[in-house]
Amino acid sequence: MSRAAGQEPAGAGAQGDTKGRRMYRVLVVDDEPQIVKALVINLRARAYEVDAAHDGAAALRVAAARHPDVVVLDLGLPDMDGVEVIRGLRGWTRVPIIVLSARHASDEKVEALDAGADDYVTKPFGMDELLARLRAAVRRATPSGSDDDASAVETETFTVDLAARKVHRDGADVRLTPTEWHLLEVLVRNPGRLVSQKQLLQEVWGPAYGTETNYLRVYMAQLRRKLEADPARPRHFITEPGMGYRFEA
Amino acid sequence: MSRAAGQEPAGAGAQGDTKGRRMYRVLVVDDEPQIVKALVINLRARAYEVDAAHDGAAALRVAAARHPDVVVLDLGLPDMDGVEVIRGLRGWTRVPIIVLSARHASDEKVEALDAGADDYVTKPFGMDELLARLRAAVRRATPSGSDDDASAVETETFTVDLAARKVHRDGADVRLTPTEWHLLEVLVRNPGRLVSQKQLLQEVWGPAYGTETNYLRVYMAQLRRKLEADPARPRHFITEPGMGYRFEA
DNA sequence: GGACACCTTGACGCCGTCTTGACGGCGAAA
DNA sequence: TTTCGCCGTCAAGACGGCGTCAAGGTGTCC
Repeated sequence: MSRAAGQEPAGAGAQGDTKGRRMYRVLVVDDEPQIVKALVINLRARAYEVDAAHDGAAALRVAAARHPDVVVLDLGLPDMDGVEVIRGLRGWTRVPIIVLSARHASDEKVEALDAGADDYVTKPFGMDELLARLRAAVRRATPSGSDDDASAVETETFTVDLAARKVHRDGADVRLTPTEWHLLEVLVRNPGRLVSQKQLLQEVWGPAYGTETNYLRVYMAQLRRKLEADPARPRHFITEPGMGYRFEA
Repeated sequence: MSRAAGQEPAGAGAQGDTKGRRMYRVLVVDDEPQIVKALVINLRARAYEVDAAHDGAAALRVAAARHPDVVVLDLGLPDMDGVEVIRGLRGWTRVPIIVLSARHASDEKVEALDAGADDYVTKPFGMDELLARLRAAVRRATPSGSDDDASAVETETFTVDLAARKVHRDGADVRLTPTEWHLLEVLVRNPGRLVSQKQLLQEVWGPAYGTETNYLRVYMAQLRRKLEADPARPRHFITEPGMGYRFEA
């Protein structure tokens, strides 16, 4: 289990031009190499970051580690039913899922869509159409404008810029590790709301986690040490014993 | 207490109450009467509210007046280009738009999707598939749970925010323990209704419990002490001797 | 190859929460 | 009126969660 969710290239947003629009990350799941190759080439050419998985287990693993913005999923996988992959993803994320399938049968489509898929494209498909559907999926998943409006969260002691992935405090930038960032992001995106321990664990560490509350204790302590004026008496990262944590502006 | 088998209605609504969600409203836009008719019949049969428009101008007018939850839009309209209808809608709303079209051409699909459509279905279409795509569109357009609107329950002395898991009283937040929260939640989700002791015990403490009414006495006292203006003379957490408890707003 | 940053894991003390029992008040039935 | 059942109240003890610290392991960059 020594999987490091932390290998995320924080550089994607750490520096530079992220103000306009960050790169979107696509997870392509298909067992046919030529399809994967074609998709990867086309997506990379359009400035998407692309991860690939060739079976369902890998798909779930990669999704947990990389948190893609959209998933393109072939239903015919060697190790498990594609619908099961959909359910596995939907257990912890609302990431848009576009299903690819050679099956034209109506009930197949209905099953996949009702399991949580967002769109269903039958093979053979036109690349232009798939890309358009992908754009549509990404577009509607992006809250309102780009992140730019909701991106700045301020408190008395620090400010969080979600778009630029920066935390400012006392006139200087605060350095956060990838895991600390992820945790902070989930909390800050739910201001005032209680976020359950399970939800935090699954969002940050992946769907396989849900009971390792010691992780939360360690990382909440780190966040408080770096961001709270008095870490022993937190004003912004509130513990709700037995339930979860809450960010208060 | 076994005589209190009358908890049936409360049992049915315990969790599912807020789920007994409102009807979704669909706007069907098509100039072919038989298509409209087929859609209306099928949608009404599935408990959707349906409005219909037979041209683009009417579509925009009805959408503005009725605020549908999803739009099914035929691209071939007599008075204006369907893509213009999409743009007209997207100028002020993000309502999901499912395009119907007889055109299979890829660039048509791309144009419609990039104009803001959420999905594109070619005629002839299977009704089951269309309904599944419609469910998918409505599902992802619904923020998280429909809790967010029904989540605020107010009384004279305090307010309960179920989504944020917060209780407000006299301008300050009230701290509740997990058990207190759970109990409060079950009661508040059944406003005005009697909730049997057995049901409360099983919801909060688990299905193995059903007779430990002393737990209820202790925790109801805690809740009243924290939330009632006069804990000795409760106005919102009413005891029904021998049967259960009732929350009154 | 070595230094470094980061994630994981375990131990420990403290404090809040849950459980449990006892007691008294109140109302209904005998 | 007496008795019984049910409810509200209180307090004490057990229990588990939380914060904290530090060591071990792994990957990465120079």
